[in-house]
Amino acid sequence: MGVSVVILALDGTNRADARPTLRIPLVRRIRQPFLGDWALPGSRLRQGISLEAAASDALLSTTGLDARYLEQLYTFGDPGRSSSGLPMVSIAYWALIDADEAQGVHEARNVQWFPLNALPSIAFDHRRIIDYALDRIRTKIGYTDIAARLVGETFTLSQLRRVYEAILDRTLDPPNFRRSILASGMIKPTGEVLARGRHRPAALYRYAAPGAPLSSPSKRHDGRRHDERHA
Amino acid sequence: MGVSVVILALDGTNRADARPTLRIPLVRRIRQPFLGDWALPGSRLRQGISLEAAASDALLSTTGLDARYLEQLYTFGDPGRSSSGLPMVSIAYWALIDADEAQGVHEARNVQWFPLNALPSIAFDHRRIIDYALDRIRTKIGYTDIAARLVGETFTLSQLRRVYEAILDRTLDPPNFRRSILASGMIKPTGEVLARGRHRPAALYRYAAPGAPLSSPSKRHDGRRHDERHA
DNA sequence: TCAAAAGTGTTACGTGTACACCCATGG
DNA sequence: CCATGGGTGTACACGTAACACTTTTGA
Repeated sequence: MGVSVVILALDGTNRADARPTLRIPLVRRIRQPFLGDWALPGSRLRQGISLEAAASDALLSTTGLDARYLEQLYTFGDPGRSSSGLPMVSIAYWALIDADEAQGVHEARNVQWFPLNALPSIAFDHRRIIDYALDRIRTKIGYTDIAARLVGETFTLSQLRRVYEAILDRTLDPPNFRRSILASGMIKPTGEVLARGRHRPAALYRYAAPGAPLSSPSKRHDGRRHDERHA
Repeated sequence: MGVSVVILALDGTNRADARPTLRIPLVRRIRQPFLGDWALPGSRLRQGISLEAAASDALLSTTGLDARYLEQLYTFGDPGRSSSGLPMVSIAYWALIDADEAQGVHEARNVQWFPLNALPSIAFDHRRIIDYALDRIRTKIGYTDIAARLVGETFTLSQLRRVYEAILDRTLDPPNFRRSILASGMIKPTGEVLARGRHRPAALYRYAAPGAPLSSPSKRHDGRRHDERHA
């Protein structure tokens, strides 16, 4: 009866010139089953602690950081094993953190970081959970402002684009990215610019309403009126 | 530590002339908290029973039926209340059944059926769970063959369309529905027709591969070749 | 012959994507 | 003056929705 957390760490959001990368911390199993394999960080449930708080605990003790985003994924039950007459239940969360926050990266005991394209032998069915988490964030970044948690107060469009590119693991067309993100209404220009090299300075933006609105329902409705005159 | 189930019952799939309706069974609370309100059917977790089996149990004892479709939704934890030193955890599932299977509708103790547009006062946060389940099925019917579980072995396109309309709660354009469902490759014609009134008989279809494939990657690719002459 | 559902064809429009091109800057 | 990323314009493929139209039946 506990929680497991897929911790997706975006590394390199401070260095504004290159694409950040996604990495993930895993814990080496020190007992059977799956001894020696790598498992998701987790924590036991305790009285008075919410599920989400338990996930945050696991995150904090593994990385020393707080989540920029935390969301429940799925619950796994194993009817066989038990320690209390009940099935063994594990609730999986996924979290997004900004790895640049950590300086001395808090290399906890038995914890090691892996890039997503070079994962080791994974214990239990945790590999499926990781893939599920990746699906989720990649879908969700398309229609939410998760990325807001990973950029600074203000940012250029290429900084933001590189965050998207890291999460989606592919390059995005800068002109098209600009248009689609601006059309979503999620961000608005600050009016200031940022000079960062021997080229034209980039306009700075900020998220319109941090954590919420994407586009108002009325706006969305307007966007769908392409008939009415046919009547 | 138990499961709750949002049971979505499609009623009227046999009567081929009218649109079926979605209804939902709820259980009246006979103790505090929320005494007198209506809650989702549920069941306790027991040793040796999987989460999904527990959900099936709740479904069977409430409706007397087996699920045509069953899927986990979300897990809720309440850090306060407890009976075992652990937080109280409830795993929500949603199920789809064919209400027409039940003749003497098994009116179990304290169970009552409600149409979705006239729900009573709901206990706990079960209202949110119901809405979440509705979102899920409406999204999922767009890219899976859930509907296959709700029509007979063979069916006409208008029978299938009415199932979609009931779940989506809106009318669909028959010509467009025909094209999109056929293009998906999920169903194929049987070659037979069904005469059902003073109008042209409808062709009968069946699901291509019950429960699985939507459309093979190669097939889907073929289906998208309607250009090439522009080159 | 007529109402009604089955089924076909066509058009308008939005969206995603590729890519040509101009702009502004620092070296 | 030129390489570089910032930023604009545009064209096309494709999917979706609206709707006019033809077909086939039973009454």
